[in-house]
Amino acid sequence: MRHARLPASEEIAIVDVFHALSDPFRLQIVRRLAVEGEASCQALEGDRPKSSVSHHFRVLREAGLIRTRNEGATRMNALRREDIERRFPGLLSCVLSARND
Amino acid sequence: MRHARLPASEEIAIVDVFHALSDPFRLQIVRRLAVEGEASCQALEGDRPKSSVSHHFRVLREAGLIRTRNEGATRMNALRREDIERRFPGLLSCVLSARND
DNA sequence: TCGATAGTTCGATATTTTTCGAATTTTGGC
DNA sequence: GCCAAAATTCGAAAAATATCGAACTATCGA
Repeated sequence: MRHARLPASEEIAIVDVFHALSDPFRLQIVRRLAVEGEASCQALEGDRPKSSVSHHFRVLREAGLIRTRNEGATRMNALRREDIERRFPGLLSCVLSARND
Repeated sequence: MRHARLPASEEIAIVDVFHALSDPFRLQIVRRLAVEGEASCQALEGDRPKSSVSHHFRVLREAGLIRTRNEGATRMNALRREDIERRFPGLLSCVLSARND
């Protein structure tokens, strides 16, 4: 399985992060990962076709927001909390505490 | 001159804010407004046609990030600092302090 | 090895944004 | 009233994103 590129902490670009977070579905994924720690893709899909879910996870991954590791046949996704915090202090807590959007 | 709608503080949607900030030119406008306080559109345009500049100011305005007031024939734009801070505490300082993107 | 499950990739289409010139609006000054 | 300056609106064309099914890949277990 080819590995998607994932930027190092210092390489994370804020415009990419903002773009990734500007989609409601992706924002929801980020928030659920924040609560659940790790989750598979399918655990977070909502009737969407797999290809669409996969696309959104890829956007999050390439923006530097999540990390994906293989666990058997499934892939577990997690927020890159420390990396994001180091790169953009305060951003994540701000995103997570912003309610009723 | 028709007035562009501008959301009340509580109506500002975080996905709209993120979308507005996901463009390098718009992010630059926000940062310059943070430094300069107020500025006309043309003061911030960089060789771009006026219609393009106007478009980006409109996106920022409709997202709730800036406010525009008439000053004679020119329009002065300013960040809605307090409104943004009330709605999404910490976001603005995070955006403004994020460097070398 | 065969199947089943989980995701990714591909390709085509649809939707959304961006871009830019031209026309228009608004305001102040002459 | 007219002209110039500042910005918005319109319309069309280009570029970027999103969507979805189908084909493909990888891993585990029977």
